[in-house]
Amino acid sequence: MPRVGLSTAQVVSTASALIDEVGVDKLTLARIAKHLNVQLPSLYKHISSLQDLHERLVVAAQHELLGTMKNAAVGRSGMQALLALAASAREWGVAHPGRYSITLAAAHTPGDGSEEMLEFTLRILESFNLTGDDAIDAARMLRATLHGFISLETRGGFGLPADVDRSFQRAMQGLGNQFSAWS
Amino acid sequence: MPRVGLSTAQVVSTASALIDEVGVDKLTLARIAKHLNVQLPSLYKHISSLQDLHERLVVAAQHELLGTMKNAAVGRSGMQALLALAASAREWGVAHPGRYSITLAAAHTPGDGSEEMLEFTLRILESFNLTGDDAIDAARMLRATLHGFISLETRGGFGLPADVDRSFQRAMQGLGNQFSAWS
DNA sequence: GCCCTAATGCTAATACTATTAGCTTTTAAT
DNA sequence: ATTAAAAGCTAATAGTATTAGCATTAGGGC
Repeated sequence: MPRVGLSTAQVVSTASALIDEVGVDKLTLARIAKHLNVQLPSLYKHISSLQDLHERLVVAAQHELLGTMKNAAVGRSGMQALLALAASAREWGVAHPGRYSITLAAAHTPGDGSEEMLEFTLRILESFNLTGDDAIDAARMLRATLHGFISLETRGGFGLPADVDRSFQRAMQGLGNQFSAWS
Repeated sequence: MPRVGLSTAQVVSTASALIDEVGVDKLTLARIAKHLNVQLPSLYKHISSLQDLHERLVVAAQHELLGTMKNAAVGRSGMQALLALAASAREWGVAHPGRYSITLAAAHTPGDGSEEMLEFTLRILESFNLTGDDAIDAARMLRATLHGFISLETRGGFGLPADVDRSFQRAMQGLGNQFSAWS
């Protein structure tokens, strides 16, 4: 039996691809194993349990999303940064609905990207001259609006197909205007 | 064996309670059956499958949430209606995290509450003098912000406990202000 | 080049899950 | 009272995650 040379990273990677295809609730070890041409129990040499795999998926997805947003925001500030980061997050979420759906992990697992996300968001808001409690309020509103929009879109919550792009653009523009005038 | 007098409504009801306690992913037919003092296969006399039960749970949760919001908005308009509906939705979501988490169903199942939700939202926005495409954009932004906020809160997305009430109030107030000045 | 060790992938077994079939008993309507 | 439908049961099946134990392979030190 020729050894295939598996690794934890490979298992996480194919699992990530699978949840985008079949949905996170239909991710099964058998499916992953078949994709990797391996027997199911062999996966346990690289992950300790399904929950372990889930946690790894969450952390990976969070960092992918965060990296995408940071990339989009580099070299920009204020409204330009906000619009760029928002568009990139939405684009990534739509392209990877399964991965996106797990970016809000319940428990703070080790390696969690939520603190980094908060720092990043606050940094962006600094360019709106927002600090302290004002910045926290703004960060929460930004994250809520962005996450809510992407969630609704990827889960088919927008019944009418009426120009979702325009609705998104308008929402983010409005958000930025508010931040600019945040007394 | 004394018959216990089960019904579909009872099964859905206890399942609803259970997903708030243990989480929707840990809802199991065995758990429901034990709660109802019944053997597991007996449930199939009232539901046709686990997926069937899930669809019923979604519809029930959607209507509970919608009813709560409508109740809060009755007799109010404009900003007052918005703040009341938003607060009631958040309160219900925090009190019923499992139920809330399924209110965004992927497929439009029969009896779905999403159309009714859209009509309700548009009615509220009429009192902001918003109609047509403007109203659709506003409805999407309202739903996104509200859903995003409740999702983040119920899933522990707000690391800092710094006065979430105030952040919410401020977000909703800002939303209403935008709707009032929506050119 | 060889040997030992650790890691890799396997088969087999276990305890859970949902689901179906078939039976018995109860309920309710005629 | 009789009958027919429905309710709940036990038993069986296929699929799930997980563990134990075995064989083989790969790599490092001599």
